[in-house]
Amino acid sequence: MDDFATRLLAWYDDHGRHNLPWQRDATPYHVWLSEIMLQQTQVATVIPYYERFIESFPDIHALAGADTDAVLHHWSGLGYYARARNLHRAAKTLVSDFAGEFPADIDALQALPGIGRSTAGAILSTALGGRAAILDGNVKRVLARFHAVEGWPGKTAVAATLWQLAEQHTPESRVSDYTQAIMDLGATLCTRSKPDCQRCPQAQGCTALRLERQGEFPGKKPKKSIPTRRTHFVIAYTPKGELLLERRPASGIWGGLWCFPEVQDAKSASRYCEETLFADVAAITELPSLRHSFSHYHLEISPLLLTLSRAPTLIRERDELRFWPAKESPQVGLAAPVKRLWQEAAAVLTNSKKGDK
DNA sequence: AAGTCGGGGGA
DNA sequence: TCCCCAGACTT
Repeated sequence: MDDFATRLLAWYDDHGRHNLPWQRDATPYHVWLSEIMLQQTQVATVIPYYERFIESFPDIHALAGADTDAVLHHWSGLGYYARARNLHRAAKTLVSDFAGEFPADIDALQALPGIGRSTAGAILSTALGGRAAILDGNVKRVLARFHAVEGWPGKTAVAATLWQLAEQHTPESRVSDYTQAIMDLGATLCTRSKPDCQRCPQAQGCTALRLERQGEFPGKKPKKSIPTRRTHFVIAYTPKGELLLERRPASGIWGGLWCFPEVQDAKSASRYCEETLFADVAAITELPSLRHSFSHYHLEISPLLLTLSRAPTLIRERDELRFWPAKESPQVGLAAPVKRLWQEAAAVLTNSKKGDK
């Protein structure tokens, strides 16, 4: 075991995080779920989602047998919904092909959807007693600073260097603790801004600290300007007090989630109701538009509340087009702005109903 | 190698 | 506003 791992483990025993929800009973299922939820997502954000998910799907059999809509419902607001779809697929595979047990093999783990090299390493080392390196955002930052690795980790060559260092430092014993420890170090001391080098167990050997260049590692991602796209949401309200949602295709943004139908402009919103729903529009209310930002573009959403004068009769009960009672948002996958709009629309409708009386 | 895929916290 | 977070997958 090298000095890096020795110092890290000593620090971890006293200062590491030992009470995260998925550490209390670190089964492969718990660790797997947490690792998927934690991809590109901060710990504090994940915790309530994790608790609710485990409560509804306590084990892999419950997850494998669940409806996709129920799984996506529990993921609503967390983002990167392909993670939930892949999680569900992997659960089905694990139950059908592996008797519900996780293979203690890095390649077999990586063959499951949603599990890449780092997540496979985390599951193997943390929950299955194996030895494998991980390389998440925390580890990249710690290693890039300690070894003064120049360049943005998104570059293949930089990532390869970091992976090699990660493998090199991973000890033969206490692998589980080491894996958790290096993530804890990155999350609590070796943070993105204002790292607490005074308390760091690796201060002695850290090259970035010696050069006083902590802020330069890891190298920054080259920034690109992102476009703004505009869309209108059709919020169709029936006399029965229902709102219409449309299931989005499995691929693309908000894949598999339910959303208000999208149209180009206000005129096509009425046409949509007449031609697709075979319904007459009694009133149109423009709700305040909202701006929703993704990593690669901004979306300007203009919501249009269309009150239908009679029930849309000719809609076949299509799987991808359904009405739901406006009272409470449905138990399916809803993107964050859709969930927000649902509540706003429901509030507007409640108030206007009161006003009528 | 570059693009796609969310949403929120922190500065 | 900007950056990035316990990344994986597609093109």
